[in-house]
Amino acid sequence: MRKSKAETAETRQRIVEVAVREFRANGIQATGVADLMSEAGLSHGGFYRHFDSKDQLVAEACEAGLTAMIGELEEAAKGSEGKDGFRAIVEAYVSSTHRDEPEHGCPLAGLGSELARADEQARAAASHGFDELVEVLAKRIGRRQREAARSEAVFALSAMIGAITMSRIIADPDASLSVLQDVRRHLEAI
Amino acid sequence: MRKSKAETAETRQRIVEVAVREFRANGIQATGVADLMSEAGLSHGGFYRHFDSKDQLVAEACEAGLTAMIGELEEAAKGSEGKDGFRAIVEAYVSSTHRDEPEHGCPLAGLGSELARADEQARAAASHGFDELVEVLAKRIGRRQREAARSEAVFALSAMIGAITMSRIIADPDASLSVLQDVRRHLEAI
DNA sequence: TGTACATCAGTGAACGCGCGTTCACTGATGTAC
DNA sequence: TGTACATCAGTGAACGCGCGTTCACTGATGTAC
Repeated sequence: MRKSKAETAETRQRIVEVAVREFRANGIQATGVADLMSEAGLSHGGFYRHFDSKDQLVAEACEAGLTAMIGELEEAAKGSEGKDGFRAIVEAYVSSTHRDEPEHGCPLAGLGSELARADEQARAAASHGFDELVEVLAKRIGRRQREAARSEAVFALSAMIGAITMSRIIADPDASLSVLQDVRRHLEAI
Repeated sequence: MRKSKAETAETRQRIVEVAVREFRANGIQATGVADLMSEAGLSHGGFYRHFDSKDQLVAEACEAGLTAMIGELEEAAKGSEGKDGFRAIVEAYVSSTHRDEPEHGCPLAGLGSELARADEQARAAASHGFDELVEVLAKRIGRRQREAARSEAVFALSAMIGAITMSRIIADPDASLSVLQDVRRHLEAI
């Protein structure tokens, strides 16, 4: 049953893709290795041909999810310069669409408190992704000092992550939407 | 072995207290009913004399944790009027002490992404606590319009929750502290 | 106020279940000659 | 280029373990008379 190198690489990638989706949708702890493998069309035993542990996959999925997020936000800002790009990113991130589709959303918002207790590698991937997201925002904030722009971006991103997290906790549709609108309005006024 | 009504009430309260601490320290899913009971000095079988399910305890612990948080922030603001009270609360919340002691910290920051997937009661408790925290902040924001103050408080609290969550994920001490400082500075400039 | 009985807090074993991980095995792929 | 053998991706059963929950039981507390 040995597969070719190309097939092996495809399988590995498929497992990571499934993991990115399932972890964000249901949480890390609630998603079992067997769930992921069956979602990828495989039996669970083969998992350890590709990964040393579930923790390793968590770290890779975290990195992949953040890379995808960065791409989507860059895409949302495309065509808009400076401040307008910043606003476009805020509108894309702090949106009810993002809130309602955690499986395609930001891992920092979807897995935040679980990542705070994750192992070194997963936290390193999350930290690196955070830095890159800060940069994506900072370069669209018109500040003379680069550090001032980054600082403002850290503030904005913290509010964005907190807003999505809270909007998912709040069951009442009006109250949940209010949080998104309030945070969006204040960020766009920066 | 039946206990008196007073003892029964004390036991129940002790279980909730242990739960508030352990859930915030280790997460909801990672904390077992047996862990909690043994931490409270009991065997696990007796749990269901006090609660219908673990979910019910999660909701009660969430409520208790948020009530405690509100008390601590009011305490931090005591003696400071208006804006100064707001700043005192921000300094207490967005602090390395809060970051390093999740077991005594805000459930929204410590359990955010887990609460987003929790059941109706837990999310209702979290939502209510969020509202109260917003009010704690809003009444210290000098705005003519009550709604404008609340909106600003929602924004501030989102940033505070996001900041503590991220500062716990980031392992590098300097980078972690930077997030807290950046968010604190921008909130105090509001 | 005293007695008889019902209630129920807490114990500890057991339930069924799912978890992450390991393992013997299969057979197609990769490699060395 | 062809052949012989080593490698290893994937399977499916099994490992040990811990989970939330249930249950029969004990004996002190609460209650009804």
